[in-house]
Amino acid sequence: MSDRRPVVTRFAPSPTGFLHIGGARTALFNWLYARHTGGTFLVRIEDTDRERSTPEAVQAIFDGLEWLGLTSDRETVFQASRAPAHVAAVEALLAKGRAYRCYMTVEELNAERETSRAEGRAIRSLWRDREAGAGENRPYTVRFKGPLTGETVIADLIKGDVTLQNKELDDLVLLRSDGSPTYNLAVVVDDHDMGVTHIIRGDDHLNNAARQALIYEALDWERPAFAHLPLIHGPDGAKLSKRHGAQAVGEFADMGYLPEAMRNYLARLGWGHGDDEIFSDAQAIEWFEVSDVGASPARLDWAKLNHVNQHYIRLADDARLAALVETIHHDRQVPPSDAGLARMRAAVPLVKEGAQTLLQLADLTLFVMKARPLDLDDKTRGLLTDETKARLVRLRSAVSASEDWTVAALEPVIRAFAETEGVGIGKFGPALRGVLSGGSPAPDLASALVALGRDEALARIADAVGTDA
RNA sequence: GGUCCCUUCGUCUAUCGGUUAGGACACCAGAUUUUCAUUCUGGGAAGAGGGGUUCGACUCCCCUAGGGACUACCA
Repeated sequence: MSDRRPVVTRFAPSPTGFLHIGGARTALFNWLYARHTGGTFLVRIEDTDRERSTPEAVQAIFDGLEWLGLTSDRETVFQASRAPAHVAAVEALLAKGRAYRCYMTVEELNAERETSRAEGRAIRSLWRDREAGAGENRPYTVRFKGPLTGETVIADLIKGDVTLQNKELDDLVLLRSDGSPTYNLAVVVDDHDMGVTHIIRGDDHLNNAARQALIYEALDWERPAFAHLPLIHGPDGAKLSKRHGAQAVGEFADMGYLPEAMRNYLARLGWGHGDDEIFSDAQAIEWFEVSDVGASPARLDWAKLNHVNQHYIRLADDARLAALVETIHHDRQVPPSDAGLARMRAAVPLVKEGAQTLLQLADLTLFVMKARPLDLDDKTRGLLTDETKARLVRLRSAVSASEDWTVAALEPVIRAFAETEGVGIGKFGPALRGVLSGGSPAPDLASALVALGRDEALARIADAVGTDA
């Protein structure tokens, strides 16, 4: 590996499903490292398995990456399209005597698999040292001719030196009997051709790294640096799966998480910079070092994700939040109206501090979206005794007298009113809130009044107490 | 079965041989409070177990246990 070449990292998912949250973190770390070093971040779609790869999955991965803001610096490479380069590499290996044709049948292979496993050794092909006879025209695969002795050590940036005995490594198939290249060959050729200097990928490839290192060596290619990330587990420590709530980044988007919050949270999972918990992309880029990534698997913690998301919602631009919330209301089929939407936009800054997700922000703005006359909930109806109604009438005129319709102006008016009435705010506050919101969540009284706007607020009170303006 | 990886509060982590083992989230208690929330204050909470090395180990080594990955003509 060289420290001289400009850094090139890559995220190489196989398009057999959505973009997994673990994959998203892998992409993030690749991206952070590329940015940190002023290098290049690439994306490659590993679609050599034509059976399982789908265009929908490719699109889902692109969508996920785009949402996260982690897009390739150059055009995306599709592995399947590079088959000629893969085959050429195999021919070179064949010519060098570092690969051979294997005519074993599936039955023979299965038998060998069983005996080799029983004997505790790697699977071997009997064609390894046998020349194919002239009459041999049965289908064959091309296998890598790996060394039988010695060891291969991977200087992993995260795990440290990992040593594998060569005899444990089987002669992997390079070319299938239909002539198509396999993954382990394709990655090596592609990473080499794309100039990848740092392979940062999931833990599950750690064992493959040794096999791949051997191929680099056989081809006389410079080996890139390896860094194997531990996988993300569910809150219970088991492999992340459907029952943990979500796996796909699209689901996180649907649940109302902001991409910048996801980046911050994901970066913090397995990596840290001292006591810093909340940091900007610029800071993450400045601080990120692959070698600082932890070696042990981390669990997804919803509570912390929520906390981080809440922080970023507070920071987020109100217009952007309002647009996001508008689509949520739309998806929930909340009846839209220009006036309601306008109130919602105005309400966002007033209520956003209490929201951990955009879904919650939608909940918190629902009350302003309602149309008059409101359907009051049972609790509110119960509060509306004649006495309370009369008090609300007086309160209504008190607030309507306020010159400014702002939280700062209305707050003291409400307090003064309670004092004038000789009661605590608790005597009419809940009723007022109910009248204004119809029972939906609402912020403090002054904020609720402001969020609704003068006319709407006064009208809602009038509706409930049966008084005209 | 074999090979490889991992192991600090409930969770994410700091510590890079000498600390009262720090922070964040969560939790508990109290204060504020018109609901929920917010905010503020305080609190409990950890080095898997066992051996070494060392004047001294969370930190280095070994063993055990527990997790995980790989062991495909999948990626």
